[in-house]
Amino acid sequence: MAKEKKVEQITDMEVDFAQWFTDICTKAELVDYSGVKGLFILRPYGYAIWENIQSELDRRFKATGHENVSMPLLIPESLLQKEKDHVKGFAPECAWVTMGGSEELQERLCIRPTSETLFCDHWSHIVHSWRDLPCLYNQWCSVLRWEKTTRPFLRGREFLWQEGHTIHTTEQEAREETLRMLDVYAELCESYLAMPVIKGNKTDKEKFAGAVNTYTIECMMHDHKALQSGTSHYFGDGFTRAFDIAFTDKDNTLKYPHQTSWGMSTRIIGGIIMTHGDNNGLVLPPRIAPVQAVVIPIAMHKEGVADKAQELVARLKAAGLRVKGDFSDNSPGWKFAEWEMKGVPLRIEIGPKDIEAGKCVAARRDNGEKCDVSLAELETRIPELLDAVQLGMFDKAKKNLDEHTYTAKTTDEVCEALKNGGGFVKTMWCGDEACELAMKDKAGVSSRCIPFEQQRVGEVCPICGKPAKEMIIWGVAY
RNA sequence: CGGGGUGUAGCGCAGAUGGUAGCGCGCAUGGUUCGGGACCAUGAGGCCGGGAGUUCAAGUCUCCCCACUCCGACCA
Repeated sequence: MAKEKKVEQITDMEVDFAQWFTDICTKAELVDYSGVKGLFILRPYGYAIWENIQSELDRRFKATGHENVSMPLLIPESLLQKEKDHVKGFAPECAWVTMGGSEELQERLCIRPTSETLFCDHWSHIVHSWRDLPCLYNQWCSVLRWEKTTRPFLRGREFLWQEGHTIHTTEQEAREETLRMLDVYAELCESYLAMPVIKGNKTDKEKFAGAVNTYTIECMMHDHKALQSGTSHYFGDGFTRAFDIAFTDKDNTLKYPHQTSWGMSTRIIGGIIMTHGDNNGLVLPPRIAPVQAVVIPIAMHKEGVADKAQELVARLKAAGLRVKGDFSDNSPGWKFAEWEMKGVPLRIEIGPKDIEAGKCVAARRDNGEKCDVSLAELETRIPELLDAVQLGMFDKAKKNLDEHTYTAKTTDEVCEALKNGGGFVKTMWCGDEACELAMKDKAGVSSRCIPFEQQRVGEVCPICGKPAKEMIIWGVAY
């Protein structure tokens, strides 16, 4: 009789969700702790997931006309000071370099928490004419923010990300860019990471320091909390004026370009874990899994088994899949549990009985289903199964999102809806920040976004009772 | 930065009233195994988070640090 729980090392998520998360991060060999709080080591398996996300995103950035650059690590304090809202937002969590060798620096240097100011300073040197625009830049780097409490992937002091920065001749063009890049994130999340998203606008309270508009994609985790999975900002010309990035337009007048920035970080890996993982470990969407299928020989010492398993690995590799064979001397059961913990989407078992029957056994990580696959059809059936896993994972996540999204007309209804297990609540909203704060007070939720897809779920703001402007989504956020 | 928890072998832990460290797993070697975390034998592995103090003697008692972790406030 099969045991219900196969991996002893991982705490059940029902028992302690945070511990479950941390267990997966370490037991699946994604991260290790370093000697400095909030600075994590991405181990090869964890980094490989990031590399796959990175290559998918990079491909899309380039397809939409962007170029990669590399900006300095350090920002002179005077540069950071130039845009007042921006400094106010980031100053509390900046780390500073004050010494060079044994000399104290005449101006202290901030280790970049984000690079808007660096890009703007650079553009002020190189942009003179409408012919120089747009500048469509992106950089892959890490940034540093001195967070108080830290967790692997979800909140590090240093984290890897990409930051796109663009400037355009007109507001319209910049606004289109902002939404275009939000769509890139949304498409990656849904099609590759199997994470359904809600696209929307952040309230003024929640928007990025210095931005005119902040757009977001919000995802729901297993514990029904929200994870902001990507953001895209429209800045207007606030920074470009502050940094004096003036250009001469076609009509020979001096103008300031309109700016955007957008980012996605390794936090998304935390999102993948908390969207798809289960009590046996990580579950990775096939499209970004470093190993899409693992071949496990059964009774490896028996004549021909190891060779046959090697042959399967070679055939699947030749078919373009990311495949690994586990020929270690661990027992098959050990290997099953190990690769489950690491979230490999498909396990392929091949033993003496299979070889005799001209087949192998494929087991899906997402739902545990096993099926026989004829060796003759290997190259067509395995990719089909991977597609099925990918879709199955999305549907499961979508179901979680739908089943824990409620609508409410009063604050009491909001509290009632969140009573067992939390989730997202849609209400109308007057647009007043005071009501946003009051909701946090009364129901313990913050605004996640004002969704692009609006519904009329009432007529008045549930807090103040005044006529409502729009629908907003509330939730507890990571 | 406020509150809680934890630091002893790689990991998980045990070490009464102080006497110079032990168990399980893992690791190494050899052998038997192999369709859901196999077993036997042998072996390696320790500045007991750090620093002061008390004492003939500190993993153990007293102070002070530090790190990790969880819950709040702030953020991707």
